[in-house]
Amino acid sequence: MPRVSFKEQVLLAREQAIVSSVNRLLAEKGFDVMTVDEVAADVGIAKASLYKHFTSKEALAAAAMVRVLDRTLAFVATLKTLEPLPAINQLRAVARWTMQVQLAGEMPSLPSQNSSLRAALSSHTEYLARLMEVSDQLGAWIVAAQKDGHLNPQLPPELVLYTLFARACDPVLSVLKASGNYSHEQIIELLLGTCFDGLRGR
Amino acid sequence: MPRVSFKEQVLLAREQAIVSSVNRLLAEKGFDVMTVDEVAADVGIAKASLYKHFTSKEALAAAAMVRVLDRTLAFVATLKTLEPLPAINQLRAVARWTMQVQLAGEMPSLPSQNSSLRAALSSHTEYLARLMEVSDQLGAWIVAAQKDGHLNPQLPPELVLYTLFARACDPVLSVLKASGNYSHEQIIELLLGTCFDGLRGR
DNA sequence: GTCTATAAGAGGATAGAC
DNA sequence: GTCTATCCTCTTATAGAC
Repeated sequence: MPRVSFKEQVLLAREQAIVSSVNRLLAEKGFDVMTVDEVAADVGIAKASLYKHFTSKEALAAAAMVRVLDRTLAFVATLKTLEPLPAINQLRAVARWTMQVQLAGEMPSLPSQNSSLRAALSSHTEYLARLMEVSDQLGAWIVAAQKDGHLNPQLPPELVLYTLFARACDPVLSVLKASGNYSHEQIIELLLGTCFDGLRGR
Repeated sequence: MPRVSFKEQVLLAREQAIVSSVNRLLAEKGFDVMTVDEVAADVGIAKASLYKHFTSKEALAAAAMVRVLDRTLAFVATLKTLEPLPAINQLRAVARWTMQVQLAGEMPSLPSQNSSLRAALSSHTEYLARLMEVSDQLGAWIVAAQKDGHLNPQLPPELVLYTLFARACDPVLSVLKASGNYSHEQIIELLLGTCFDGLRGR
């Protein structure tokens, strides 16, 4: 176990602060509208210093995406250490958690259309590895839930997977939040209902 | 009925060509990535000429949004002239139509996050009027379908409305399209199923 | 109303001193 | 590694001739 010097700890802490700012700004405005100047101002350092830690704006965003995927994997891991629930409940728990993250303004949302970020991420090995890991974990639960009859077995598992991913950045959630007519918990229950009823079929 | 001169017709045709280009580019790359230079090049006129027709990039996008809402209203109107179907079928028909438009690459998608476009649209009366008109039409069908028991009557109608709006720009659709594993018709049937099963509840 | 040319400014990225 | 100052490209928007 290599010792981590004090200086390295300070550096890591700073990088975490940067990623936190990027994460929040990505959730708030999206990649295309977010500017590197804003990030620097939010962190409280000079823009040039940012570029000592991350080589480009895309690298900044990728770091935020990697961190949110790591958070997701950590949550999945804790779910598996608890007493084993039926797969459908595990999936519901993950979906609920992603919605909570989104309501907290901590879910960095990717541009669904073309953007320089898509290209950068598609060759970012750390990002891709985590994305595949999450997909594998959820994919196993999806197949199990279909076998249990809790999810419609006629649906392609990839459709279920993409649908769950999409719920993590569902614009319906932010619209309902903006309306001010519902508590966060009510919003989550409503969307969990429509989402999983739709995937269960009849 | 005022006569429309030949010159005016040419002008209108040109404006329609501009809106068509904007519409396609918005669907392809989104507002933030689309540039006015691209629009001008795509239409085949100088950028300065564009600004004689539309006063800003936001106005260009707003025109595209107005047109797609007009197309929607026209489709809704034809639905109402045909023999009256149950409200749930009318809603399904509208949802199916919006997905077809999206698959055809003709659905201009708004940035869900903050953007100069959101601000511009929120004070664009022509856009707002049409948006309200569409909401009213769909809202009536939603309430009727809930009364018929075809939609879960416990769901707030606005949730149903936003959910249908969101299906018109669902990223799941484009991901399934990109996978190449399904025909357009299969994709639409899959998503119509998960969407309306979810809204019907159990 | 169409064009060429250009203003005006934002934003990503870097130079170079400390 | 942090800063100030700057570069340079891209993008929105307009001036002015025809």
